[in-house]
Amino acid sequence: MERAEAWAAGSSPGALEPEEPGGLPWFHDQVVPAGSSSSRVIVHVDLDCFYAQVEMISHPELKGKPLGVQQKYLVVTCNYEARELGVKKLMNVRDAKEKCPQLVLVNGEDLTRYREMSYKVTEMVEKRLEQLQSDEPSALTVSGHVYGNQPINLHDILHIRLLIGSQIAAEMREAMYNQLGLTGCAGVASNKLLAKLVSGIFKPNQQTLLLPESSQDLIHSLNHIKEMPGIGYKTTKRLEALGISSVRDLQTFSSKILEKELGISVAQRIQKLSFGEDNSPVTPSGPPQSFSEEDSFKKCSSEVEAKNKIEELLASLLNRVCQDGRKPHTIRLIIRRYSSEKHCSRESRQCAIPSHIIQKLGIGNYDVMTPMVDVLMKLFRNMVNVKMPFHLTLLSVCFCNLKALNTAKKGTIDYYLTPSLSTTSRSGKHSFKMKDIHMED
DNA sequence: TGGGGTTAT
DNA sequence: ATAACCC
Repeated sequence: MERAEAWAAGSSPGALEPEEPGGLPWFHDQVVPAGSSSSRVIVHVDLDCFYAQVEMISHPELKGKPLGVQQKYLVVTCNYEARELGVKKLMNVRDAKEKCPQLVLVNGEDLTRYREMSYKVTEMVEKRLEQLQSDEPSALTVSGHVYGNQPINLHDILHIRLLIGSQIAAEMREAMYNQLGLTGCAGVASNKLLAKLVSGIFKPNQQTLLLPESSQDLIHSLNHIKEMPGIGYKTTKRLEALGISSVRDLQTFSSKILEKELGISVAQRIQKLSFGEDNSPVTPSGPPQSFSEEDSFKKCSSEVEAKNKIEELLASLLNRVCQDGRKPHTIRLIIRRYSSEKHCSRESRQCAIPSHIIQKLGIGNYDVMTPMVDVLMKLFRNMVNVKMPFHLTLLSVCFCNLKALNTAKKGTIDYYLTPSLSTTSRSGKHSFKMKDIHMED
């Protein structure tokens, strides 16, 4: 559910990339020079029930009590006191109250404060990372647990590097607690998959190091392929139809047939995952590529009703985009129609935002509302035949195709000097990157 | 199942 | 524009 996560990757010390222009600092992962065969040390940090932690920081009187965060009729996450009393993530409010009558619920539909805390975590991790370069060497002692209690071989350079990773993870968690009051788990391993899997071995607020020799034990400790990150709902169903349910089933299944069934890309990727192999890079997530606001409800069946809801969503979005500083060039409207089926999919329509509206975006926000709503209602009528009865259960507005602040025109010097407008100006130059913090749940 | 996000096709 | 993935 919700949590923030951070990845650090390194193979050799590298210089830090300067910040993005005009925004918060964002992390990037290390780019390994072509041809070098270096192994990686990945630190995966996983905050415990992030929303619930933020609520307990905002309302200290809630500490120690079983606390759930509610969105509509769901308890989307809860603190560990509540978990001990049987509350699960994404549990129905009714079921949760039944299991745990003392459960305290706070509404978590407005993500603003979670988002703010997430930004603080991002900034903190970045500062910590800069400082790391000048840190004193420390004793060669592992921090936290070692998966399977495997002994560390101090003559093995891979062990040593992972061990240092465990110290970095501990420092990160310490800093997060001291500066922001947040606790979390960490996993240290040689790739993202393994680091993520091992981070959950000792919970809450502990960390675990995985040595390469134990990686097969770790992946075979999964009871089902659906527990493998990267294998989601749909893929699990298709694999089950092929008789594949355990990690070993997937390892030993014919590659040829798997490729025919799932396509070469998915097949090869997930079969590698089943062996604990994952060469996917730590990707710079950078500032968000889109902003959206959504609301779900039992029923919306008139155009006026829809317009009111869209206006609300848009107003919040305009505030957020204004704070971000960049300007969206595309707007999208998403709906979910009522259906009795389980997996009701969404439909969307998008269009370019007219340039005269984009220009007004930074300054007066109310001039922008009316023309923007007009655009959105055109998209709405494109999807929904308003002359016929309809029943919607969700509306969402999304701003995307965000471009950096200025209005540089093609052919001008300014155009070529604006990083986001020219094509690949930044690739390959940075030597140290990190995935940013992102919110979940 | 909420209220978000990302990448691939 | 949709479909898959993540939480």
